[in-house]
Amino acid sequence: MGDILRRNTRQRQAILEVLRGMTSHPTAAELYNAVRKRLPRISLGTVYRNLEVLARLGLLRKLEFGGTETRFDGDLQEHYHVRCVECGRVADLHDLPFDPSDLRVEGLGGYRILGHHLEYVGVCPACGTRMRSDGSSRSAAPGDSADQMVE
Amino acid sequence: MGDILRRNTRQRQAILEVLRGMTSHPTAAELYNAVRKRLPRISLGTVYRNLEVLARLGLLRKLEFGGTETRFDGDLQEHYHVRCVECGRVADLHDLPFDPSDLRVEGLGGYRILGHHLEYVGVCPACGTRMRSDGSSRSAAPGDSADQMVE
DNA sequence: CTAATTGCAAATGATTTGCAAAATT
DNA sequence: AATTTTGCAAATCATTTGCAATTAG
Repeated sequence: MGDILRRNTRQRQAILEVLRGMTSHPTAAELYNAVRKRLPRISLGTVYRNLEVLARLGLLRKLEFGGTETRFDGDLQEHYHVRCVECGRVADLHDLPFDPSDLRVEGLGGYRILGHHLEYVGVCPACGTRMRSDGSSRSAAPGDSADQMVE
Repeated sequence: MGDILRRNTRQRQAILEVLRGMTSHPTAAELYNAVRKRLPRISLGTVYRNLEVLARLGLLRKLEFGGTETRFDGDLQEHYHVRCVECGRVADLHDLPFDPSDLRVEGLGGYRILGHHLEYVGVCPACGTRMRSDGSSRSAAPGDSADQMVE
């Protein structure tokens, strides 16, 4: 909390680049293994720390839905996901019928749709009143290149 | 997996009843503390095991969204939620504007809406092909009373 | 030079599990 | 009587954190 400037480390760059090169919405561990091919001495802790920072900077997205592990997405465009209850894999849904109860999604990618989750995120009245003193906001410049890493 | 019959234990009944009496979408630990007032010797493990069973039977709903802890909901009616990013509390949204990008939800309960998560859940083509041999389906008779506990 | 960041290892925190005893059908 | 379920404790798993050494700016 209360973060100020960020530095452009090799590991941070690598993590973001590798994530962007993947379409699989990897978990932290999966990403760790992928990045390790480029930076063999990177630690899992560093991956976690950077994923957190990069998410705060808005340079990637955390997918904290079903399943136990958090998954990460380097695609910043607004889009939704389908998660397979069997294998846990997550796929993209770019063309979404906006009525979530409309299961026409059937067709999309051949998934057998079982249901959906829709959750709004916000600040409740009680918390909204309390002074906001931490950095719990989102948003960031998609004009990235991971250069101006300022929060 | 491969579950057959379920028994009606005092702890299972208590857990479901207590959950139904709460509107706060408790975590397993919170529910544990609440149930403990009625059954002081119940264990946290038992609470977890029963929450799992009851969810499988469709007698309650698991809310596995943001945040680290899974929350539980005894309300089986289709409805959505708002989660406060500050305190983690989850509130109900019964009257939902169906276009999730429509932030008119503003008003609802005085939340300051920051965004939303929408995820479809289903079975991917690959998994759909493989023979289905486990009990990974949902659905159940809302005509409950937790009597006919058969899977 | 200074503060942010890393690697490593140990610490957490939520959830799961093995097992013998207790309870349900 | 046969099985499921429980309580307890130990085990897992993902994620976090303390700290001294390293590195970016």
